Amino acid sequence: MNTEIERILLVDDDAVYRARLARALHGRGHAAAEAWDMESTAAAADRLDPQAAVLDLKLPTCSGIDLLRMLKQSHPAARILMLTGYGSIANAIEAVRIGAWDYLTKPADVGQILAALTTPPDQRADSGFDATPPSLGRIEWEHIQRVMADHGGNISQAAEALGIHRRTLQRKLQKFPPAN
Amino acid sequence: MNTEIERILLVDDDAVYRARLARALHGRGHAAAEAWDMESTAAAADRLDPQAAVLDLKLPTCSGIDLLRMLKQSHPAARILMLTGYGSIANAIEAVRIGAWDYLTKPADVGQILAALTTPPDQRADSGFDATPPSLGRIEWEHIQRVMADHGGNISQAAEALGIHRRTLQRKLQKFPPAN
DNA sequence: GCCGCAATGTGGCGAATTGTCGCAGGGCGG
DNA sequence: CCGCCCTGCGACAATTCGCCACATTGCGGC
Repeated sequence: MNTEIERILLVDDDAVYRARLARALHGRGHAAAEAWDMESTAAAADRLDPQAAVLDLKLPTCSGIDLLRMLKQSHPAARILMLTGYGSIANAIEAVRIGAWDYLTKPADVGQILAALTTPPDQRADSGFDATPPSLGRIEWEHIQRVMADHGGNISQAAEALGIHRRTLQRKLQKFPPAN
Repeated sequence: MNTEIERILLVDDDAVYRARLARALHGRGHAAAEAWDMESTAAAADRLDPQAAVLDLKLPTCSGIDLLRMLKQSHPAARILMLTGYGSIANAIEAVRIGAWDYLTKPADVGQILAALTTPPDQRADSGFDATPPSLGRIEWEHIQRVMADHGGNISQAAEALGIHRRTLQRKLQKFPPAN
């Protein structure tokens, strides 16, 4: 039951990603507004009166945390979902403490985002805890994916950020996502 | 100012780690009680009436989340700090939502733990966001440390859990923590 | 169009890392 | 004393990595 979430506010500095999300949300019957900084977010929030928002934590001009505070004040009832490149636990905790609905790491697809927004977090909690220790290869793969996403898929930049040679990154990317 | 936290409850299944923490806390003028499961936690909490607690999330007989709920009910004012091997963001969020004070990943030293307990999280928040993408080597090293801690320092088991050869883990461990 | 620029795909090669086997030594319970 | 498990370490082949080089492609400016 898709509760009553219709109007969603998207805030991300990556116009491409934003637009892709917006299109996907439209396709699923949601109305989406886009924003990229403090001002446009405030304006869009006023206009749309959203029931939910998706905020990128790292924006060029301001912090997603600031936006979260602002939105929490102007639209206390809105479910605000935080998005970030490399999720750090400290960030996630701070966001939730301020009042974020939930917290996801990029790359997050529309399905994940909608699922996170529409179902109460405590129910969704698989309560699968520490359980399985991820393999080394898995950790590496996930981190590579995050950094890649964060650099817009630019291999050269990502390689430099990761501290490895571009050629090596290319070779790593050709391999498969490690099973576990 | 070390606020008014004096009596701290430690819950962890690893007796050695627990004892080490307890000693360190005593040395800093705190009173510590130890527990390792639901019953002993309830008993110790009754006896000590702690102002703070440190809970391991992964216990053999029960979940730290359950303990968190219990303690939150019996001692609502206590600051409860969650500890875990490989911190997953989902777990952290759930814990904080239930009422945990903060959330740290093992291996956490006494300094970190006390700092987390004595200073309000939102102040401590360096508001350092995504900022720097950790290097690949760094990620690997941190994950190795966690898995090692989780397996009680057993190289053979850790290597298997990590999906690498024991010999390789040995060699990796001889290297230094990557600069970044 | 043409040029420079940055990014990508690919090949090759020496250096470094990893997988694997083996062996010796150190606790520990029977 | 004897297995059993974990550990440290040597050796060697297989693999991977770092690095250079070159061709190609897309893009913006002249």
